[in-house]
Amino acid sequence: MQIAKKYFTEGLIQFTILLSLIGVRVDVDSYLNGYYPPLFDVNLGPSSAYTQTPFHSLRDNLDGYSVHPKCPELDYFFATRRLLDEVRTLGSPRFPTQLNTWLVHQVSDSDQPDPGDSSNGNNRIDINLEVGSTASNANDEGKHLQSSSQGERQTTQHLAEQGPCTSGACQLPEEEDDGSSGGEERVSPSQLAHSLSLEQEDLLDSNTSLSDPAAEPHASAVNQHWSHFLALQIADLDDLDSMVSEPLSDLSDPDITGAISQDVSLRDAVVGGPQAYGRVSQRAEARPVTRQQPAPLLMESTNSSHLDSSSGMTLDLAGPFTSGYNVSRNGSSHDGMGGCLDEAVFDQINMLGLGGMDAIDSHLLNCLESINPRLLEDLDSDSGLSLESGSQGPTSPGTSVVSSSSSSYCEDDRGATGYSSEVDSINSKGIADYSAVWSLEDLSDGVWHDHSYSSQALYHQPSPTSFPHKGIKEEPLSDDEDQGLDSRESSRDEMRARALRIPFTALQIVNMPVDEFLEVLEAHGFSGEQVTLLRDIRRRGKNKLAAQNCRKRKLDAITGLQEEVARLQAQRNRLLREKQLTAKTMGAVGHQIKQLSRDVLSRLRDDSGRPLHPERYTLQCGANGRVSVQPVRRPAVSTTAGSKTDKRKKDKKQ
DNA sequence: AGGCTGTGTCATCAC
DNA sequence: CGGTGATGACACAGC
Repeated sequence: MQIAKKYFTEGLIQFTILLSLIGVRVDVDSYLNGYYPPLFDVNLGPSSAYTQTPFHSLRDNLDGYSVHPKCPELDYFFATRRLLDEVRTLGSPRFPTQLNTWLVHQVSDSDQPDPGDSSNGNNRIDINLEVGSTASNANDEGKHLQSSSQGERQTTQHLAEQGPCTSGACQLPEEEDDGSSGGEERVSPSQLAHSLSLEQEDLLDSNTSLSDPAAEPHASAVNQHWSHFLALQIADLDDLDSMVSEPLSDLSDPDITGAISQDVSLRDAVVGGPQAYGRVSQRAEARPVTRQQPAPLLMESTNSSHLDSSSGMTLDLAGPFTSGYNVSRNGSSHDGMGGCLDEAVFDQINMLGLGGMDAIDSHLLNCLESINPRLLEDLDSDSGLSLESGSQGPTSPGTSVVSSSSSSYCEDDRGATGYSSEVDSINSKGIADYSAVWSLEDLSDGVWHDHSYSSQALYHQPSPTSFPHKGIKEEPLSDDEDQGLDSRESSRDEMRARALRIPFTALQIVNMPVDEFLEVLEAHGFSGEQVTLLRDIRRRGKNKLAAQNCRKRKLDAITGLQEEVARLQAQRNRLLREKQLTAKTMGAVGHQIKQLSRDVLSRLRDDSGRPLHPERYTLQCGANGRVSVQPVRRPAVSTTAGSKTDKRKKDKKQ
């Protein structure tokens, strides 16, 4: 059993090294003490491997999130904000630990603790300790980061020392004692986190089974070994502190502090900077860097370590971090500084419990992208219905734009698919009786197949040059389906209008503002039937657009609800797993305490020198930490007595 | 032939 | 009070 314990301990050390390398805190002190299995890390909350998965999966995505092509409504935006706040208020309950993070890697004895020369040091053992970090709430982000930044720093530095993991590339670091450099296998962070979480569970199971009292002597030996081991490496730890603090002190740029306290920066990044996510990998080339002055830190903090290195964003964006202290980028040790902040940011983000940030981010980013000022300048807010509407802007098909008016959608690609091609059908039929009014430009409108009522240019500026979106609008018209449907559907009102010799297209009737429409009704001296038809055409056209908008909103709402359901289900599963692990932990701890109590009581003697019977005495731990031996109150006797007294009381009452 | 989906239209309500 | 947007309900066409 002791041999098994030894092998298990060694395996645990190696496993913990891996966990430390990816920033997962593992408590080994309790395990090494021999009585408490290393199960507390499962309750570290969002910082555990479980909650790293969502964010890493975000980084796995090139776009940084699963793009939802439709723009959500503003209330959904606020709903996501509310959900985010709720998640934040959940906090991250923790058990107090003494050794939250430790890292071991060998550095050559001959090497000096030079941070810049860590690339060739592989024989010394450095320990990183995070003592007393018992932050129990995500609101203590700043303090916790301050206390844990060293651990993150060293972890990231070590990541940087792994060579291929420069700038925090998302690769599983190879084991130190392995020595084989050929085993570099790209593992996605989400998979890694998931596998590690599973390994944690397995570890818990195995450790629970191995917590045999017979192995306690060996555990105490291991404890001594580790105590000696840690004591020997305190000096190295101090070196590490100085080594890290120097570059950090050089980073006097206020942006650094802003990046460290990224609890707010994250929000800003989400709300104010859609480029701060993975999308920057695609947009960075198109957007000038000068537009993103505050962005680099955010971008670096969210992308640098785990973005695909092919994007090249890491090196560019880590400038503010690395420029201050990075002497040699090839050394990679200083790159770990940017990476360490990066990892800290990741840790903070994960502590926020942003498991559902993918959905939130996608909607927020869609919203923000839609509120792009340039687009707002191009697009009118009136659902593309009014004459002021310039909704033919070169927006991609399927793009929804949040408008400033009550009608929050502007569909330039599918709006009112009935009338434009009607003109085409007119042309084919050779009906051009109103050539004076239905000019060639009007006919050309049909050629462009503008499926939108919102094309004000059709009405105001019939010149072909006034349709910059002509090419874009061609695409939806290439659909034979729509064309046929449009021709049939639109011909109804158009033919009625022609029959009544109304010199306007339905498109014009619908798009002209109400004042102008009233002027037209008055100026042309239409008959009652014509006026009725004009009003009907206008009403039906607008209602058609409204119906399309309404349906699209409905689809958006359904999609958003489905995403929220999926997110909540994932959250529920995660919480259930954590609950199970917590119960398992509590059971193991209770078992250990019981064994410990028996062991202690068996060694104690009463006044007459006889050993205390474990069944008759128990250990009570007071609030001041003092442990006292108290006799066990016999529940059976007390209950029977209590039942008797209760009966007596009842009898007295009766 | 029947179900599903997309679209247009009408009626109604609210602003 | 009229115009307009939003939306449920219905009809119809296409698959």
